[in-house]
Amino acid sequence: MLTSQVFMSSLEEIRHSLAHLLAAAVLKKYPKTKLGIGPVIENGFYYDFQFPKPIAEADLERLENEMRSLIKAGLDFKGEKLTPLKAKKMFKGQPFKLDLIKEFSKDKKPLTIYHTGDIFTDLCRGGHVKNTKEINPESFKLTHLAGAYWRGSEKNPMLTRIYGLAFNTKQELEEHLKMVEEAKKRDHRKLGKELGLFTIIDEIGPGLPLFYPKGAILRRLVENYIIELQEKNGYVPIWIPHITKGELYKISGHLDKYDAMYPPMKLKDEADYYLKPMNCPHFMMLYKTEPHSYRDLPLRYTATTTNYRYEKSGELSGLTRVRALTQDDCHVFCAPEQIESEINLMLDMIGQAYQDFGFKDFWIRISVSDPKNKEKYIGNPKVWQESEAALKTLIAKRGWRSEIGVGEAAFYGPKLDFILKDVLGREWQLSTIQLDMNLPKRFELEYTDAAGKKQQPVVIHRAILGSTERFLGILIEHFGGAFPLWLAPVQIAIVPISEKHLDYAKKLKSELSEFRAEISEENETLGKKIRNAQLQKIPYILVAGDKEIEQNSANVRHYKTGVLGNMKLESLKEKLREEIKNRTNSS
RNA sequence: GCCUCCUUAGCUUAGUGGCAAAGCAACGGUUUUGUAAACCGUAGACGUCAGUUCGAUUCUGACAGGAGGCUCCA
Repeated sequence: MLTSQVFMSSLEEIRHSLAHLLAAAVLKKYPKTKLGIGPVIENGFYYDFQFPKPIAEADLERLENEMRSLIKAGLDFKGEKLTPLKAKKMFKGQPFKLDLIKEFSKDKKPLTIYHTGDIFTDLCRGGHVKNTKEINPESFKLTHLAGAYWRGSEKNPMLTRIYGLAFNTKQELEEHLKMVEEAKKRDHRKLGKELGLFTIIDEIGPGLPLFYPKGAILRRLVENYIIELQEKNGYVPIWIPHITKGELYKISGHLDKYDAMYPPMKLKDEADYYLKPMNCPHFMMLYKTEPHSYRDLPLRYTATTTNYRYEKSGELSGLTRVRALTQDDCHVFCAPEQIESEINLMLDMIGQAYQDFGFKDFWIRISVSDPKNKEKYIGNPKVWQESEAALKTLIAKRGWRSEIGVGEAAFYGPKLDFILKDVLGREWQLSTIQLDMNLPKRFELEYTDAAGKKQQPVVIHRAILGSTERFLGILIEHFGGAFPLWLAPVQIAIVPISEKHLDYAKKLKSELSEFRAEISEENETLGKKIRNAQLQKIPYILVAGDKEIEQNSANVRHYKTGVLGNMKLESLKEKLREEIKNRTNSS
C-alpha cells in the first residue's frame, strides 16, 4: 500500500512537503525561529530561517531525526484560502511572512495556507503530498547550512538556509551522493594541483592564478588554436597595453558605470592610470587613428589579452572566476549590411571550435530588445530589427537549441550568449557575440562610403573562449584531466626498463621530437614509472627495453585502453599524427 | 562584501591544554627492474597576530586564505 502511494506523489510534492516538515522540526526544536521561504530546488529543497541563536551543521542530524518522526506520524497536508487580514493575524510573529503577505495582497494574488497535521501551518501556494506517509523517510538528507539574504538582497537581513536532498528512494539518494563524490574528483582545482597545471598563491593574491609549465602549455595550445582559427578566417591581430589613462574610460563612459575596475594608479605629475577591465575602448581608439574606407570593411581586429577586474572576494573560485582574465577578444568593424555575413562567420568559427574541443551539449541565449520599451535602446531601429531577425534565422538554420530573451538585450545592441552544459549538468557561459551601436557613436568612429560620405560603422564584439582561464577550468573538468592527444601537455611518457635502456629512450625521444614526450628517468621500478605516468593521465606510454632495442620499436600502452603491443616508430608516428589531426580522444 | 564551515610538512590525513603521528612526494643510498606502488635511511609542518593560561597547535578574538551559499521565489 505504502509503496504504491510513494510512486503516486510527484518528487516535487515530496520535496516541497519535506521543506515544510523541516520548518516544523525547526520550530519544535527552536520555537522562536522566524521563517523565511522553503522552495523546491534541483535535487531537493531548502528553507530559510532566522534562528534566535546560530545553529551548527552538527544540529542537522537532530532535525533530520525529528523530520523522520513527523513523517512516521502520518500527518495530513491540507490547504485553505484566507483573507489578507486573517493571514496577517495568523503570522503576526513572523516578519518575513508578513512581508510576503503584504506583497501578495498588493499584487491581488490569492492567499493560501497549508496545514501539516495540526502541528504546523505555513503560508504556501500548495503542491504537497496528501499525507507524510507518502514520503520515504530514508530518501532525504539535510546536507548543509549557508547564509542567504532575505529575498537575495544585500540590504536585507541574512538568514540561515538549510539545504536538503530528497529523492523517491534511498537508492536514488545514494546514487546522487556518489555522483557528487565523482564530481569532486574532476574538480579543476584539485586536478590543477595533481596534474601540475596551475596554482594560486596567497602572497600574489586571490583570483590571480599562476601556471606551471604543463598548464602554460595547455593554455598556449588553447589560445593558439583560437588564434589560428581566427587568422584562417580573415581576422588580424593587434596588440594593446594593459593600462591606460582614465581619459579613455571617460570617453567610453565606463568610468561612471563600470564598478569592477581597480582603483586608479595615482602619479605625482601625470594623470591617473587604470588597469584595463575590458578591451573595447582600446580597440576603438586604434580604429580611430586611421581614416577608413568602405573597402577596408569588415575590419576584424583580434587580441588575446588580459583584463583585470576587482571581483568580490566571495565570488572568486579556481579558474572559473578570477581577477586577471584573458580574453580571446575581437571587434569587427563593419557596415550595417555586413552584419549578417559577419555573424554567420562567427557562428561557423564557434561551431568549429566546440566540435574540436568536444563540446556537444550547448544552447544559445538570444537577447533581443523589448518592442514595448523602444526608447530604451540607442542606434538605428532598422539595424536593430534586421540584426535581431538575422540572429534568429542564422541560429535556427544551424538547428542549434536556443532561447529568446525579450528585453534582455543591452541598450546598445542585441547579443548571443553560448551556454555550455558540462558533464555534471552545470551551465557555463562561454562564447558571446554582441552588436554595439553605442561605442562607435561615443568614439565617433567613421568610414567613407562609396559615395564619399562619412558613415558610422557597427561594432560586433565576439569571444569564442570567453576567458582563457574559465575555459581551461571547464576544459579540465570536461575531460577529467585526461586530455585528448592534441591538448595533452605531455603526450608521451617514455619509460626505460632500466638504466641500461636510457640511451635508447633518449633516441626515441629525439625521433619523436614532433610530439611532447618526457622520459621517466627516476630510479624506480617499471611498475612504479607506469603508475606515475597513468596518474598524470599521459595518453601514451612507451616502454623501452632489450626487446625494443633489438627490434628498433617501442612497446605502446594507452592511458585508457592499456597495452597495445610493440610498434615500429613510423607506424606509431602515423597513428599519433592521425589522432592529433582528428582531435579525437581514443586510441 | 555578507552567512556557515574549514586551515597541521609539497600533497593526503592522524592527534593533543605539557617532546606533534603517518603515507605519498623530495633528498641520499641499495637495487637494474617487462606494464598501476622495490628496500633502507635523511630532511620537512600546527596560516598570521593578539588574548586567556605557569604553559596554547589545541580555548577566545581579529586578520589572511579556502569551500559551500547569498530569489530555482509563499
